[in-house]
Amino acid sequence: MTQLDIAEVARRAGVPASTLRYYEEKGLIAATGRRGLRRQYDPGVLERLALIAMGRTAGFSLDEIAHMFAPDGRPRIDREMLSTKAEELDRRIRELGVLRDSLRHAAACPAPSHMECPTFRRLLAAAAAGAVAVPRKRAPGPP
Amino acid sequence: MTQLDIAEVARRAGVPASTLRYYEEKGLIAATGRRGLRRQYDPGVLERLALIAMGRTAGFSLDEIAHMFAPDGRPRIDREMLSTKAEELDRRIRELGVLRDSLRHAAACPAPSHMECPTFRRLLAAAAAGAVAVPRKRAPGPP
DNA sequence: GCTTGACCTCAAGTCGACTTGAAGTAGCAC
DNA sequence: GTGCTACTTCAAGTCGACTTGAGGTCAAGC
Repeated sequence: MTQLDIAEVARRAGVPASTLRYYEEKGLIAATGRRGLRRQYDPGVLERLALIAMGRTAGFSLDEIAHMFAPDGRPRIDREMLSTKAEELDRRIRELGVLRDSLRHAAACPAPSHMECPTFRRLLAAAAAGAVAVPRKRAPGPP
Repeated sequence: MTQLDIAEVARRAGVPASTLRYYEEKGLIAATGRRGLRRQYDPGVLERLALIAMGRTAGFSLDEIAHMFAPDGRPRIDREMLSTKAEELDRRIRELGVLRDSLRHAAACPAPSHMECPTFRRLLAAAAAGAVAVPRKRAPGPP
């Protein structure tokens, strides 16, 4: 039997066991059985967790990700949705690129105050015009 | 008097009035006075809101942004912090770039199931290895 | 056979950035 | 002076993805 203990899965996937239980509750993963109380998993769960991590990074919610699995557990990913998400990502990437360049400029800018730098002011105008979207904070990483 | 009514500021900045009140509570902006009960703002608040929006997009929290203003209200932005954030953004951008390309590939991939596509599996392995970070959801945009 | 410690369940708490709701008020048009 | 309406305050609620805590259980090692 090649079953993995929850602790082993947690270790290998780099997530806390509480997260695995939470994912199970959400229907994202499933234990194949128990040894005593303890969940046992098929090694395939690691691939699935990777898929989940990827989806999260791409900006999908857990609920959306849950819909990407067919009832039999195989991925059922709508190609059109992927394209859409790819375009979204692309927009976001360009946005962040502009912002990064601006930050770099501001960091190097010799103007005594950032408000006196034309480049900075131009960026600000762009931001005011709604050229930039508002993302949220990152999840807390491992401590 | 060139004072702006809160509704006007909300309209021009593209944020709800409740957000302006919230920002005031957090010390991010300040009304210059009241007309009756209603807050009046100096037009400069728009620039400040743009700065806040920019900071949010760059991934700063409101508290962090609050520290970027000197007591006199002028921006006081640590250049080193800007560089640091620029590098962070850069990393994130590259990460998202890889992900975008992978999504595009997966969308175009002829394999019957994504799991049978070598490229997809390779990406998955990278994700599993922790090559990707987990971002959070976006703020709700304008409806 | 008894302890130990890692797991279990379930409810509740956390975090950040707002939003919502109830109850009140003031400027403006009439 | 009356009403309308858009504002006001303050407390509480929301959302997603988890985490935490209390109290319970069980396989394994001694």
